[in-house]
Amino acid sequence: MTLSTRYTPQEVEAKWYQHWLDQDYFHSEPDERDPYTIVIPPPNVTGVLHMGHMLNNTVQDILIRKARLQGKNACWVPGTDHASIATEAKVVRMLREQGIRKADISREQFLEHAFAWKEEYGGIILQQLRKLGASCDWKRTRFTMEPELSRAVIRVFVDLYRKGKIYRGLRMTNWDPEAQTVLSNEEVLYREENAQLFHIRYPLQDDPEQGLIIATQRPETIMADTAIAVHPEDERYRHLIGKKALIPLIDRPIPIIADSYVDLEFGTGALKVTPAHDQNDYDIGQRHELEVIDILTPDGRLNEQAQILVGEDRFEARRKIRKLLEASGQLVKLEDYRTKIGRSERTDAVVEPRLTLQWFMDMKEAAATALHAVKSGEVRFFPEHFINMFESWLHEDNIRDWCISRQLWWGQRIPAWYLQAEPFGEETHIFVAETAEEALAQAREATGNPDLRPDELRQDEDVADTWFSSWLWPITVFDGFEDPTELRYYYPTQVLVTAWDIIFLWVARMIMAGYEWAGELLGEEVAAQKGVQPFYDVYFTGMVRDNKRRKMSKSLGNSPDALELIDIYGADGVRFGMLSSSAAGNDIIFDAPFDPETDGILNQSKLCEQGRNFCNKMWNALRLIKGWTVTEAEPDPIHRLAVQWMEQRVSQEVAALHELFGQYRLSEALMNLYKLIWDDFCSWYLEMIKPDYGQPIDRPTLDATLRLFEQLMTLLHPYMPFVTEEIWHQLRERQPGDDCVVSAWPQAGATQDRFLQQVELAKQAVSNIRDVRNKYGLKMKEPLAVYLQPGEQADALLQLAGLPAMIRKMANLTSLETSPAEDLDNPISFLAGTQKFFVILDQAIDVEEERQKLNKELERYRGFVASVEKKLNNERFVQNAPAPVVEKERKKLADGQSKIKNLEEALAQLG
RNA sequence: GGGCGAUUAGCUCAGUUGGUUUAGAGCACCUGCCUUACAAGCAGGGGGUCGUUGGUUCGAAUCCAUCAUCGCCCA
Repeated sequence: MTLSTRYTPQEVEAKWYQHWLDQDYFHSEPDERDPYTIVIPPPNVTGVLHMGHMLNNTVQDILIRKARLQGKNACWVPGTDHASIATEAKVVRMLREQGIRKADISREQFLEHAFAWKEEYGGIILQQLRKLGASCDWKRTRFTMEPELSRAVIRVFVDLYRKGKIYRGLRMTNWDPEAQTVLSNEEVLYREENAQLFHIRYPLQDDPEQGLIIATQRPETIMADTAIAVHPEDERYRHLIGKKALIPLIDRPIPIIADSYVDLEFGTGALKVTPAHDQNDYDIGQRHELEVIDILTPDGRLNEQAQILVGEDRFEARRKIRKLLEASGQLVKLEDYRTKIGRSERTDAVVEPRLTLQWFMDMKEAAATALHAVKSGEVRFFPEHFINMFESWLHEDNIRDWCISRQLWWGQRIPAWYLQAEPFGEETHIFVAETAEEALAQAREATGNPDLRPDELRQDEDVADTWFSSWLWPITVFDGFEDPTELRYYYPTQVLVTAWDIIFLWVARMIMAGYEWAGELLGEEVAAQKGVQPFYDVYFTGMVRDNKRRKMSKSLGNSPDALELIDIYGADGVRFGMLSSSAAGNDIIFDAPFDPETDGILNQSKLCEQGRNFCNKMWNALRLIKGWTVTEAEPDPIHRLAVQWMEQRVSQEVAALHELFGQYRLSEALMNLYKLIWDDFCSWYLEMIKPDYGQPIDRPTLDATLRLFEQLMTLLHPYMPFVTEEIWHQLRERQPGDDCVVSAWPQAGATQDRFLQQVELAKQAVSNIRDVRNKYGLKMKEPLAVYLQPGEQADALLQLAGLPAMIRKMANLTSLETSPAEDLDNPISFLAGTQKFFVILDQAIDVEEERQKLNKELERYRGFVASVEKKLNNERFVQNAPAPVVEKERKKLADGQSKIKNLEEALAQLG
């Protein structure tokens, strides 16, 4: 059979992915093996695959595939979250295009549309993950709005309410007047924008000739002012404290108060206090028991409280009030300035700080628990330094209660009921229950009215924050609240792989949920044995950035098309590219270039190309081996040596990989494998055993080679699953079920350090001889004679079976013997380790160049020896440094001195 | 303004808890090769004193401090 000289991923990848699915390799059921569980960070159901997903999911796939190869019961649970705001916005837009307004349909009708949308368009990203090779257990795919997961949300809400950990309260929240919902802090984007500072004069009530000037960016809110604050030590205003000023235009008197919050430097040093429309002002208002006057409607217009400009939009009102203030002579100055304005991530509307009735979770206790989990090591962070950020977030001085309600329909409706008789915002009774029936029973009891009808209750209109679903993810994907059987097997999950920007939004909250509920769900015995933390380790991936260090995002258009990259380089190539430069936690500067003409990002990557080339390299190694014919002859000594060496190299790397994976140094582990396969296996091992053209190879060596190749494919499989599976099958005829994806991870065998060193030295000698050839323009085809300086080391090398023959073969030598330099005619010398070699050339050598080369090296070693001597002559070093370190320095000195001696001799010989 | 992180070869990054021959990869670059596995390749080579300035130490890219630049988080 013939194989193409190029590896073609496009043909191979789809085939093997389907094969793995057909064999059901990714599906896990509890059994007697150790579990290795990962739950996917659920992408938005509206999401499409981007670079961040590729990195994140490749890392998870590497970990899960390796665990599978090591015989663990590997289970990677995929799924999506319902992303209430993003999805609702999409559905609203879709309906609008169909001529349907959300306001015109019922909640139930809207949800029908939303679910229909989700069925048709949602979860594309899960299909795309298959292209990447993700070995998720697709039969376990979950969605945060499924009935089971929704029931869990309701259940924990009720549970927390009963425990007194959630409450309803009036708070300053980020209000999106366009979407008419509260936003979390994370959903507000702050950017510098141009604004104007209005300097407005407030006359004193007693003496209108006097007054004070405040500076504000929001003149339309002056009607909501309830005080003017100045710094208690501000000499300019001290005499006014306690007096009253009149709000311009409406002439309502407000007190002048002292508060050290006021910044003496900013504006005029006098601050208008508007508790209803600013967080800091609200805080000041609380301290001074000020009235709260809200002058805005939910959609951002002025209401009756404003007294003037009622019904006007807030920005229109700003324009109009400017005219009014100018007319009344109270606008003193208008100055341009830059300030940070918060806008809604979804609608881009300017966010309005607004007091609203929301549901909150008290975070004090939960935060302390989560912090302890991480500081005690029950949850380990990789890299460790993220503990610092985690701590600063969760510290009791910084932690804020979690606003868990959202004014949306797409999500789990808050299970709280109120009496119809009590108007919105003035409820005195709240009934929190898992069902309407229970709520009714509570209401009947509370009101003492057994005839209370269901329609006399109304349920809270809001839904729970999406994170209030996803914080339960490690439990709910196993239906832990319904039947903890599977939870007891799979929980705690092994490792969470996520980007660090949701360390608080998600990671911290999952830990809180784990400690809140896992204990009782698992039962005492299991909990004590395995722990209640949702995961033992957290691996933080970096952000994927463009070459200008900007985070890659859809809105910036600076992200290459993930699927396009897979088409061009193959999934294996892209996986290699993503991983080869991504240490945990460090951001990745992805190397895709920008088109200088259009400024658009190109779907190109040198790193992915390297991955593709690597596939091709292995493919051609396969072609070489498959082209060999077999003889039953005894193996050549070179072959025995080569096999022994390669086996030990693999053993070394298996041990190294174990260490590296233990510390999640995935990128480094990949580079080790790359070098093991490309350099050691292809460039050295295969060249050592390669028969002359047309000649056969002995069976033991071929068998060993196939075995080694197989082991290498297993080791690389987690990183590059497709090409390794393909080669696995090309290497031998396979029985059904004999697939690389489920092969056995190699065990590290014994290694002999001295033997490995000797081969290393021989390889160095070969490289040096090749260098000499290069310098003197000698073709590889012209054989050379090479001699070793006599000595114990030389004898040992020459006596090692197969080693001299290997050097002769790899460097194309006529002979390799010992000889003193004096007996040789015109030798060129070099050092490999501390062993001196001589190359005999037929042509005259360039004495001057040789001398320069030797002198340069001599200089280097003299400097080296001097620095080591300095160390050893320092008594304090010899006394203080640990013995092995001192010993090592002595060895370095001896080696250096012997090298100097060799070099001096060689120089003397040149004459 | 407070905090976190980064700063190592032209580029992208390692450097395992201060002591593997005065720093390693990969890419790019230079030289020579279409040597019947592979030009998506082969053989070889040059290149950095580890952002700045101080300090701790027998010894620092590695610890501390300062400054600078960049990125992010919070206010």
